[in-house]
Amino acid sequence: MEILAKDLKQVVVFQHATDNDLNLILQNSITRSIEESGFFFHQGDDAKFLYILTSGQVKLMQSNPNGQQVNLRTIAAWQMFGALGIAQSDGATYPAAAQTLEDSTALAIQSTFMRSMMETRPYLAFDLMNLMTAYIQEMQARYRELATEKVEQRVANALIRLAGQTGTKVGKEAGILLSFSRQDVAEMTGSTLYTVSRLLSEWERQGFIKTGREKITILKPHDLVRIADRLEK
Amino acid sequence: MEILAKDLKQVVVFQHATDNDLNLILQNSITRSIEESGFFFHQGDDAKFLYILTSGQVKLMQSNPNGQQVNLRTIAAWQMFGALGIAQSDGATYPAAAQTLEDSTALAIQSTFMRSMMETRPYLAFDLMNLMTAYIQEMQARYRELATEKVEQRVANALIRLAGQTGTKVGKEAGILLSFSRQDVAEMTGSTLYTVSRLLSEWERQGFIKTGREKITILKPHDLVRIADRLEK
DNA sequence: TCCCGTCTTTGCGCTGGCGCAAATAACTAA
DNA sequence: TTAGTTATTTGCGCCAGCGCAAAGACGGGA
Repeated sequence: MEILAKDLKQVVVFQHATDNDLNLILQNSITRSIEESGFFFHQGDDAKFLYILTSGQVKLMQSNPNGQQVNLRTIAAWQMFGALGIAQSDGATYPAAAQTLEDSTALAIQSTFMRSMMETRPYLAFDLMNLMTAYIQEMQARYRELATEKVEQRVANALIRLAGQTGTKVGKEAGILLSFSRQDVAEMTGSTLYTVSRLLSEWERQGFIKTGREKITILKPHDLVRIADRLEK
Repeated sequence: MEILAKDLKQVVVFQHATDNDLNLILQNSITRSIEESGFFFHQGDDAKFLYILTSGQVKLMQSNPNGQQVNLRTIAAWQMFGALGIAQSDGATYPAAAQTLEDSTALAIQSTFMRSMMETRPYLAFDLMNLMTAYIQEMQARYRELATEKVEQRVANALIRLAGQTGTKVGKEAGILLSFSRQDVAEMTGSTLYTVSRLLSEWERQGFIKTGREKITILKPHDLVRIADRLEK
């Protein structure tokens, strides 16, 4: 599928870019398709490219030396990822890995090219800074959540966040469908497969979600919000 | 105390700025002194200024609705803080509060002025992006730490990090002195006052730190690293 | 010097959440 | 349809870390 300048307009970082800019970017980029469970890049690779996801879904994750991993973020179509290497002129490496959750395609843009574009186009630099700022704020909020809240609240929050970012409406049942395994949710919330399973089962018993294999359907978002916001005890 | 352009040279974000730039910045800023335990700004305030700490020590912290708080970062002299509002042209608010740990003075620079400087000086924008990138990476690493590591390892890591950022060498004892209460350390590691106290007492018994009221002296950094890196069990 | 507020230590009991193990359940390919 | 693979559920035991309470230790101010 050919990607056009007008498609790139929906990328937040490119919202102020001119058509000319976007065409230049397209000329200096290639598309890469990765099948489900493959990697666009691994943690520690040289950050030679930044990516715009054009289809599919990707998770950014970080592993510790033991191999335990945490999910930092999931990327939906037309979001940028792998951009942290731009500011450095040399030798930056990706601080996280990007693994596909389904067959995915992305536009790969040379980091050095993007950097040179931003040198003469301040609005591009500001838009990228805005993205970084938003990301910092999200990480701070999640850090606080992990430090101060119980697993139950963290899982409820994660589902709410996912519903906003990647959920799809299910027509007849008026629910929001999420495609994540118990393990995925555990990695997002700093918990375990078992605890997440027990929580989801309990919530299904209470009737405000429906669960399936690698599927969670939110039936009553309001009840989740109530759990997420519940004060201690 | 008069602040000169050459003083600002040690600010990482200003490392490529010209003397002329630095003087312009000085002309568009004021100094603010805040006594111990006071605030440069609170979470949610309009982000009208960004700050360069010139003396003292400041912590950035975030509170949840219950009032529990987490320490995101401590700021030492000549570090920039409160800069997240720059990229947005309007209505940004500080996502965290900045409270002094001792009597402190900072240079307050108008966010809008700094933004206009960066529009014509790409190197400034890149240096700020570098700072944001470093901060994102630190937050990601700490998030992973919180999600996957035990309290013991997180506290050891926090002490190591603090030693690098704010520690002062103690001559005769060849130790690194940190000035933080048990509560401070607990808020940095997502733990509690009690657990931190028990850990520090144990480590003192083993002889690789020395503790006092709001003081921790690291005698054998290597032993802390060993604890921080220890694999499970 | 003494007082008072703040910080720290430590005993004690409790429990949220972990993680093994084993049984299902749900998909996939042939 | 069947076999093989992967995801999920749930019983069970366990323990790291929480948090109260009470007793010290420290340090600044008058």
